[in-house]
Amino acid sequence: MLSKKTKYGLKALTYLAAQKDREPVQIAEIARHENISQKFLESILLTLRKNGFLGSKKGKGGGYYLIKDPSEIRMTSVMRVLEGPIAMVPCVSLNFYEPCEDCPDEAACSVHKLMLMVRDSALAVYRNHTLADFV
Amino acid sequence: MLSKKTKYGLKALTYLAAQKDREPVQIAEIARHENISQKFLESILLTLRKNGFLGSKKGKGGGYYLIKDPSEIRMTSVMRVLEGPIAMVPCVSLNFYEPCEDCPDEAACSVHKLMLMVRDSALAVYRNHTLADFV
DNA sequence: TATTAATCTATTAAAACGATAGGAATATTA
DNA sequence: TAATATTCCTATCGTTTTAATAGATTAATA
Repeated sequence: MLSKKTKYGLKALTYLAAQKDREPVQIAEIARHENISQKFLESILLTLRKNGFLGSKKGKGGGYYLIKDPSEIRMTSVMRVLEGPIAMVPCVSLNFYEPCEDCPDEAACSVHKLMLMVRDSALAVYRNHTLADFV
Repeated sequence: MLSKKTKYGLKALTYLAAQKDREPVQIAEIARHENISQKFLESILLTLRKNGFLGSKKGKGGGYYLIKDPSEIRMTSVMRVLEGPIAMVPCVSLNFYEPCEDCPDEAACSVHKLMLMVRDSALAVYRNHTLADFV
């Protein structure tokens, strides 16, 4: 299952990408518009900022804004930051690889073989789409 | 993340599919061979039996055995039984569809659009592979 | 200085996960 | 028929993750 964190984060990014300009938008406005718990959204936007997707401004007239062009924001990076590894098992993960300690032979493991194909197919989707495709 | 239930279940199915004949194999043997907690594996094999993948026999010489040819067992059905919906959000699920109550317009929702593509790509992999591909 | 809005830290409630325990039911063998 | 082997069933438990909430702090603006 996709976590609500990812779901909300993606919706927020899309909302920001749909703005005419890159002026700050308040958390409250995004939360209201997208039916998201404001406090929860706060923490999500924070991690998006810390990972280089968003800029922020405090005080009156403050808020969050996209720091890059939507067409520069690949779904791969969005998913990795919000949801974590794209692979469903660590032994087929590109960015978070870990061997299974219970599995003597990766190449012979059915789980490994299947999940490798699934990872590749998901990766193809994420790589081929940016935020711009969803505004 | 793939659940251990699915991981173990798929390994067990593969182990059974690799048998020369379709004689019953004991839980203990599968557990030992695949490094799986026997008690946990018990419950997994039970659900696989209840869902028409396996047959079982009690008492001495008993165990579990495949009830169909490995080439007849699609990964779609294995995944749905063990892991649940293939879609990452209910609003793009074929077999477990549910609308999001927070989302006024599915067709306009970025999460919906992205996850629809991801589901299709995963589905393509699962549909095109059977247990026979992993023995 | 007052107000606004992001930032940070901590806590909590509920759900899911992975595993374990113990006995009941059933089939085989002697 | 008795003993043994094995699946079957139910219940429980501890841990982790998830989603959300609360409250105090910091920074920018007017």
